[in-house]
Amino acid sequence: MSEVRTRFAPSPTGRMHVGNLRTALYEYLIAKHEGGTFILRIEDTDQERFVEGALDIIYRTMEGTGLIHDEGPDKDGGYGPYVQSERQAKGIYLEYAKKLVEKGDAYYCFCTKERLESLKTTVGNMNVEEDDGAKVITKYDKHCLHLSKEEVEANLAAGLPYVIRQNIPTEGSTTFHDVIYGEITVENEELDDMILIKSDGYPTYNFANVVDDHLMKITHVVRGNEYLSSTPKYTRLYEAFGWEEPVYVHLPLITNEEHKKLSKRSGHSSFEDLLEQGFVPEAIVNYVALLGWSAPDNREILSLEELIQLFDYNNINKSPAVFDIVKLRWMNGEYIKMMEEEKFYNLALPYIKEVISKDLDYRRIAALIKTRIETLLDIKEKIDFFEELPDYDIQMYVHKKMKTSLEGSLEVLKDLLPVFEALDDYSEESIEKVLMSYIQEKGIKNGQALWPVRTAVSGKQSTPGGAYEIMSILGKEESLRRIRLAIEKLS
RNA sequence: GGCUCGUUGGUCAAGGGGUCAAGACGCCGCCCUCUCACGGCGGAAACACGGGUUCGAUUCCCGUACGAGCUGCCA
Repeated sequence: MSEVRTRFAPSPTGRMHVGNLRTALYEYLIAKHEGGTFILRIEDTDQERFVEGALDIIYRTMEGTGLIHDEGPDKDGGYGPYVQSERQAKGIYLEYAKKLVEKGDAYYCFCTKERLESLKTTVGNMNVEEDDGAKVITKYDKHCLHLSKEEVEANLAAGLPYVIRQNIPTEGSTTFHDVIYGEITVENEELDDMILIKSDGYPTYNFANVVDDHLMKITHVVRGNEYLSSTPKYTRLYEAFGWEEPVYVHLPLITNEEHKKLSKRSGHSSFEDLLEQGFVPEAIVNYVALLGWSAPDNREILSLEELIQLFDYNNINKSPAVFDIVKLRWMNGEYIKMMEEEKFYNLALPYIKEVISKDLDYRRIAALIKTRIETLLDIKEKIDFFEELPDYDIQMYVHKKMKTSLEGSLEVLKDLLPVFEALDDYSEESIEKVLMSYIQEKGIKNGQALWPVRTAVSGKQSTPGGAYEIMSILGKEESLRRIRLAIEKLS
């Protein structure tokens, strides 16, 4: 069996859509599972959609996710160039299109936009305003197929703009095989004579894809399910060239909560969106891997290495998957919990500094929140009380389960104030010792003392860490200030 | 409209002629506990519908419904 070669072929048009990311992931996994080669190819044949800086986004995303390519624009593996505009400049696509023209499987077309427009027919109910009503359908009528060789030559010599179209038979049918969806047959009559070479000389995606995949010896073509219906055209192209078709792996769509194709509107449709929302790359990759595939042993938290080992494209699901941000949040939380202290500290630091300007022990704060957040953006609201004591309601001191009351709380704080004033060692252990001996002495429940103290120093119903941790981080001066303030409020 | 694909709890998702139809997220409850988390235990919750085939269909076949994708000189 020959070496497995897969390629990820994004267009540099902006952020990396999670659908594309999953495609890249699966391509990577398929190659790596077999010890094959993973290639990055840039499909920039649409000059109008090209976005400045998009190429950088692609490189950054690949690196950030760990999907490292073996060949690409920056890593020549002998099949370059890996950028389609560069390949176009070398005349590769036109050369192959001409081969097809010679064989009669493609032809020059000089039809104007106006003529094409006149071909459009409207189907359905014109009175229906919504989009499910009138639909414009166009099927090219092969008008230019019937131009004589001389007419074509004359038009070309005259410099008339032209495209090259695929010549699809009007009869018969075309069948291809997909690993996931099985055998699919389409009547040729349904297939349009798609454009291979555009009037600006660039190839269309469809054509460039077939040519490059063949030239780069791609063995497995992995792509979104939205290409399923155009695949028969590819098959005809391969057939016309006499090339062997790759293995097709069409992936189920990733949708939003409304079961529609995930779009920018959702707010979390791209890898970069997710990073901005405080997700970590490992979690994103892991989650996305599970959209359409599951491990045989049912495990869900899987590293890239484990994915490589376990991934089998034969187990990919057919049905579309909803992108569930809630589950991603959970998984992200799992990754944060697993993370080494130092790594998490470095990730969290910028978020901590965003809310805390005081000179506090950021490391201890980071340690406190590590098990309590799902995304890095959760940090802010968890720790804001360190910076500034919120203006809280004294009813917070009344807690049924803790058996605390306003009076009781006041008493506890009044008792404890001089003790804390006298205390110099504000380590957690020291504070704990002081509090526990007070509790013992008074013969009350832990909560009856700890709840008021924690409330006094935090001003919040819930906090990461308890009274000891918070006081210790806050330090003597600030802790005392907050306790005195509490006494004032309660008196 | 036409073509193509899909349909197991709210979501992801195993299973694939005979199962009490896994597991995960979320939700609810309990335990742990100075709060919140973490962790532990438990619970509610699904085979779209109608016909076949069969001793027996969630599983196979055909329809229907619903959903989605495509129908660009976009990819």
